[in-house]
Amino acid sequence: MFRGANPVTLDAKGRMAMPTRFREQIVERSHGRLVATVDRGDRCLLIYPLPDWEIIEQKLVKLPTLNLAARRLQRLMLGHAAEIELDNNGRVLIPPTLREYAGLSRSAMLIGQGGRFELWDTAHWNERREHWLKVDESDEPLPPELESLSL
Amino acid sequence: MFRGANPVTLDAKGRMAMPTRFREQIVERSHGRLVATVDRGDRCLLIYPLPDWEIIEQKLVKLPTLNLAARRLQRLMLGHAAEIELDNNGRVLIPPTLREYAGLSRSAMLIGQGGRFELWDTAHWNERREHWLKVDESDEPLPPELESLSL
DNA sequence: CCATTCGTGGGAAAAAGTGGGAATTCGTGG
DNA sequence: CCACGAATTCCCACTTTTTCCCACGAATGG
Repeated sequence: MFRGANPVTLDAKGRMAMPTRFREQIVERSHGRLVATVDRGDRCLLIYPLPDWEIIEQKLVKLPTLNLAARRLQRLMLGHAAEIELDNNGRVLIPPTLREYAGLSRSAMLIGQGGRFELWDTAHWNERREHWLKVDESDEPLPPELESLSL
Repeated sequence: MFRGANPVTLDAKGRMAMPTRFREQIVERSHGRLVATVDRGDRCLLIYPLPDWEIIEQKLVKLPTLNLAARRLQRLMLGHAAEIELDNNGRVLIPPTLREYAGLSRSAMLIGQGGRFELWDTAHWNERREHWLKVDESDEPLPPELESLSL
């Protein structure tokens, strides 16, 4: 399980050092092979261990070809998926296309989200976080499936 | 499985270098033989390994001749299908007719979509992508086959 | 305070992308 | 049917990008 918000830096070549505490787990699960793609909705990247991504991929390719919403999802997620691999120094190279999409500059946030990571530009992450806090402060009623959660 | 968004360039002769990571897979699957045709709906090209295209072709020719929508599909897809082949440098030549259809200039995007590729003019691709992101933001109800997807 | 680990940058070797020229084939017209 | 011109295909070589590796400096923990 990946947890926590980790500040990371992308160097001039677009390489990101994976925090050490995750490395062993990643190597064990997928020999260091990961897949990065875009998040529909927010301008951030999703990073999965390869085996977990492959399950998602199977679901995606099976969607009906003539359905427009399905096609959009395929083009966004499959269409942007890139296999990335831990190098000898425990870094991964984020391809330029994805870096641009998420507006990644030097300073980024790697967010553990259970089975996957999210990668955000730091400024963008802070901005969005403030936004979520505001929304929740405003006492909007929660949808029923959340109302009953016990945290 | 083909995935990812790959920036490619068409040279003055209309040749496109297939990104190396796909070449081995393509040679293995179809000896480097591909088929390009037009996408109904979007101004982009679809590129299939020959064996996979042949299956689609079979389905197309079997469609009822008197059905207008079927007839349209046949004329668009079959009518524009062109066999293209990897040359010694791993490039394919995109025929002028297809280049025009998709508005392909020098800068293009090759999008992996599982069993096939899509080839877009870069500007057009970016424009359409922004559009899809907007549509998805607007919280339209998703069709039932997507509602339950857990990604 | 020292030793070890981790993060970061940069350089060299290899591979991939790109352009252009020559040869061959195809189509056209005499 | 032959000759000419145009277009296509094949091949070679250059340039750029990518990948791999090493080394330095900072941070961490004993």
